[in-house]
Amino acid sequence: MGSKDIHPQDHNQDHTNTSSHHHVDGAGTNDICVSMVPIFNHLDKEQMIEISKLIQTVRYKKGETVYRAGDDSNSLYIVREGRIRIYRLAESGKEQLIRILRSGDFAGAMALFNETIHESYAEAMEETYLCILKRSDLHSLLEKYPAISFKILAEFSRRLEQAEKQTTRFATEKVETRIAHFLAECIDAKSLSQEFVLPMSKKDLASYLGTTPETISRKIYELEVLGYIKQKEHKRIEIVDREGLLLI
Amino acid sequence: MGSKDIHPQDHNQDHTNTSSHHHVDGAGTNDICVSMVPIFNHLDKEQMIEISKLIQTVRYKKGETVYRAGDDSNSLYIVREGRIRIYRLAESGKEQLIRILRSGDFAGAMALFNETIHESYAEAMEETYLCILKRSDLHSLLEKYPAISFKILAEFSRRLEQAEKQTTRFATEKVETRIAHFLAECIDAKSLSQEFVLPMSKKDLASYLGTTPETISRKIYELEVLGYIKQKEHKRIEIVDREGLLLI
DNA sequence: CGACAGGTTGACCGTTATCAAAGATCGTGG
DNA sequence: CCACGATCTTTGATAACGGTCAACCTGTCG
Repeated sequence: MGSKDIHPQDHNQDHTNTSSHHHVDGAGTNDICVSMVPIFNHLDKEQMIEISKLIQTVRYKKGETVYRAGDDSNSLYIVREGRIRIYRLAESGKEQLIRILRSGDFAGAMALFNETIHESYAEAMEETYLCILKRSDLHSLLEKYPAISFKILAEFSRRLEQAEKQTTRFATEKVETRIAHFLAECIDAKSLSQEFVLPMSKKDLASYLGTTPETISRKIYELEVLGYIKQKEHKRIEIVDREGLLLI
Repeated sequence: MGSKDIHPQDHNQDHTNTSSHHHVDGAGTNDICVSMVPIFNHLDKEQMIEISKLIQTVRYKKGETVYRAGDDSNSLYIVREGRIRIYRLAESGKEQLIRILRSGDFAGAMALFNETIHESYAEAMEETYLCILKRSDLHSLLEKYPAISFKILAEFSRRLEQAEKQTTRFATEKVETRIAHFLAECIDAKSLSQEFVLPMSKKDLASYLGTTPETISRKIYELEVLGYIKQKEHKRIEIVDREGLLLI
């Protein structure tokens, strides 16, 4: 398996010595990364250090591919710093943005447990540092510390709920509604300020919401005209009437 | 709705003494059920019997609700016999069919690991026998036999891939394509025969594919005119040109 | 036998994708 | 640090896709 050796399209297979990937450091600071990750944060200091010794941190430059559909899955990737775009290509060739990973998020686990290949693409959106844990090491950890399995189960459950909810939205709501809800949910927690910066380009947002950049542009303009939001400079948006947005 | 009686809020908490649920039997035949379930099928005979003692089998009549959105999640439901519709309601009130459970499938696990409420509805499509495993018992089992966690992780991974794929289809493909692919995939494995019976009503299919019964009807007719398929009596469909369908 | 849910068909129109072109912004290399 | 090209964004015109409403048909079940 391993994207290690032979590969027809052999991008980034060996993370340790491709010119563009300089291996960042040993276990020295990896425990910082480990402690950030929800699936490990119940462990004690000793255990975290143990885990951090199994981890390699690798730097990806903006635009670099971490893995792509068809690659064998052999590692768990945890974001220490930076952002990773996870997207899929439909049969039709159209791309759909699935999720954006930030510090503490992980990817690559799905294919790991099924011993199968990736079905999505992962690409660095900016300079990003990934903590990489090999499949075999992860399996040993799970056997040694079963509580980690519970954490991953919880995370998978969360994502599954999320994915089903997303599917239902695509299936039953129109584009305008999806956009309105997306915007409203951008200020959910930190509701102090009614302003926020779009977490991605409008092109990506279109891909995420299953529509086109043109429609995003038009609908956001409409929402502004209707008084629900206000567009400021550089992707800043002020939510004027959150309740209203949620009723669309 | 629950064809049950009282229940303003407290439906199906106690499966053993609601009038409409007659509790089927003790551990006697539950091991049959246990052995059917992929997440348990690596265990040995002894262990299966142990598990089957924790299980209660409950009978649901056609149309009965097993759980609904908002209910606390406190059990894992495994289908021994029959079919269960899992669906969601969008904010707009529209219903979307998520999945149909058959013998050996399970539901209710997602909310279990997050200690949260259900977000979907489960309803018997016909007379159905469910094996019910309480949350606390499941947790004990997972601690005692960590390998079960791996099985569930694998199952969750599979579903997550599936859910993301589904989302991508909704986001990027048009209704006609979704229908064509759905039909083509109905004969994937058992490809000996080119004929199959639709696994659900066209109304449900519409809900599953995020469209309306009218559109389903029209598009299937179009596919027939174009020579890709042939409709026979009572939901039987013959695939004439599977390759062609997949290219739509 | 009648009632009711599911299925089909037709007419209509709203939403959103598409194509095109111009304007804004970003990143890069000189 | 500026200038250039590439990419993102906006705007307009157009049309297709598919949802909705209404009527009718069909089969099923009590």
